[in-house]
Formats: sequence, structure tokens, C-alpha cells
Amino acid sequence: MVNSSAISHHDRHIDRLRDHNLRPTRQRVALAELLFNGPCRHVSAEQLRLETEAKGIRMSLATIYNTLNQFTRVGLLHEISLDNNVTYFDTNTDHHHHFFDSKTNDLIDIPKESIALKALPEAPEGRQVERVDVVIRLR
Amino acid sequence: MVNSSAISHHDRHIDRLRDHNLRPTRQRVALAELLFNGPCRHVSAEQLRLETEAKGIRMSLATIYNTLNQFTRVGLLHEISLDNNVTYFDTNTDHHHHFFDSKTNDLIDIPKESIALKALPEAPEGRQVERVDVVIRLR
DNA sequence: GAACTCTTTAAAATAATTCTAAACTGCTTG
DNA sequence: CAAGCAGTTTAGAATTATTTTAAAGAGTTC
Repeated sequence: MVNSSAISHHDRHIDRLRDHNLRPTRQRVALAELLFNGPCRHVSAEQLRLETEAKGIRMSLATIYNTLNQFTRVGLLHEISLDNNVTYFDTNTDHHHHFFDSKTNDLIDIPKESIALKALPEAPEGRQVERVDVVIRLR
Repeated sequence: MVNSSAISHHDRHIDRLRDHNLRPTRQRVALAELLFNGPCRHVSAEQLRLETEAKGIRMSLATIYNTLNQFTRVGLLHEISLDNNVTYFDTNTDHHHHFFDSKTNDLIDIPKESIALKALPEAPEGRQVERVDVVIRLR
């Protein structure tokens, strides 16, 4: 028996996948549950592999990569990369910034309003600003 | 015959290496010349490998990596990483920011003064701000 | 220039990620 | 609801970026 909140989460994930033209496969729904139930997260592919393994969800690492990339493509996730050449995926797709703790490799959200960029230099000829990322590196 | 400006550059590089307790080996001096003669640069290890190859400077890729990491450790270079999981090394070690052109993978310096961060949120308990990186992503 | 230490190197190892081709599964249709 | 197509998953190989290892080589000191 599964509780009703889990069921409705499950259904919401299926709908959301469909909305983005992604078939709601067992694997994609399982990852959606891990990623989008509960608070915002910053995860690497490897972290998710450990979680699925721990929960007994059988899924290849390639599928985790595929799914993270697909979710990113449709805007369900944002990609972040830092000095340790591992890609992190952020479930918070609103515009915001990050603390990066170089001791623990942890990422912490900073709401957009907490940092005000007074003056933005102009983009070079023919280019447009896609986004502005601020990373405050901690030690 | 080598011109006198090249000779004095060469000697400056040797002194600078000695100052940082790095033996002025043929390889390190050659890379210093490529990196620090002329204007500031953003390079990857692979780019430098192509340059040394083109100039007939024999040097293994491992040495290029070693040297870039040593230069970074002593503060002659700064490390930057972006979405394409290649590490770039910046010969401009002053505090400044970057445009990143996602079409060409080019990095362009933005002087620190061009971006003013109005309010910086406090670092979490027990941590200190190491530095603040702003990347303006272009498309 | 012998001796000592630090460097370089080729080659193997590691790490993160992507690709390939075959097996599989969700979805639509008859 | 069986069949079949198209989109997915997978194991395993491949790729890419980088580091390690152990041996040979080159600065440095006396």
C-alpha cells in the first residue's frame, strides 16, 4: 500500500513528463520522484546512481545521464559546473546564485534578490546575455 | 640570433620561476613564454599542447598539466571551469569576471570595476568567502 | 663533475560522460 | 487486446580530460 500523497506526486510527475513530450517511463518517473519530491536539490549523476542503488531501483548510469540531460533540455533542471569537473544539476530552475563550499563540495542556493548586480557591461557585438551566474566560493 | 627583448623576457621568466621555488626547466620556461609574453590569455592544457607542437617545443601533455597546476598553486595562473568540463587557466590573476561565449567557448575578461555587487549575503557559519566569480553567459 | 633532488616522460590508470547497437516498453491502431 | 512502430534503456565499449607511476633525465650544490 502506497500513501495517497505519494500517488498524487507520482501522477503529477507523469503529467509533467508528458507535458514535456517525455514518455513517463519507470526510470524517468523514479528520477523525478527523487529529484522533485521534497526541497530543491543539487545532484550529480553519481549521487543519483547511489540513491537509486540504495532504494533498489534498477537503472543504468547511462540512463541517469540521459535523463538528467533530457530534463535539463526541457527546463526541469539547470546545469552547474564548478572547479571539480563534475556536473551538478539544480532542481531550482529559477534565476538564483550559489555558495560553493570548496571543502565539502556543497552547493547552497542564494536567492536572486540577495545579490544585486549594479552595472552589467554590454555584451559584445552580436551576442546576447543568456544568464548571469554568481558563485561565491567559500573555504 | 635572438632579439634582446626575447632574451630579457626569458630572464624575467627564469627569475620569476626561481622566486616561486620552481626550477627554471626548459619546459617551464617555454610555457611561461607562451603564457606571459603578450596580452592576458585563457588557455586549456590541450590548447597549449597544440601550440608547443606547432612551435616544435617537445613536451609531454603530462608536463603541461603539471606545469599549469604548479603555476596555479604559486599564483601565476587562475583556474576557471565552465559547462564544458575543460579547465581553463587565466593569466590574469587580478580579481575580475568573465563573459563566456557558449557558441565559441571563448572567455572574455570583464574588469572587476565593471560589475558591482551591491549586497553580498553572509557566508554560512564558520566559512569565509574565498572569492566571487561572475560569469555572464552569452549566446 | 659527482651526488642529490627535483622534473619530465611514456604509459597506464582514473574519472566523468557519451556512444553504440541490441533488447525492451509505452503508445497507438486495427 | 495483439501487433507494430517509435522512443527508451542497457551493457559495454569508446571518448575526453586529467592524474599517477616508475624510470630516466636535468638543475643545483659542493
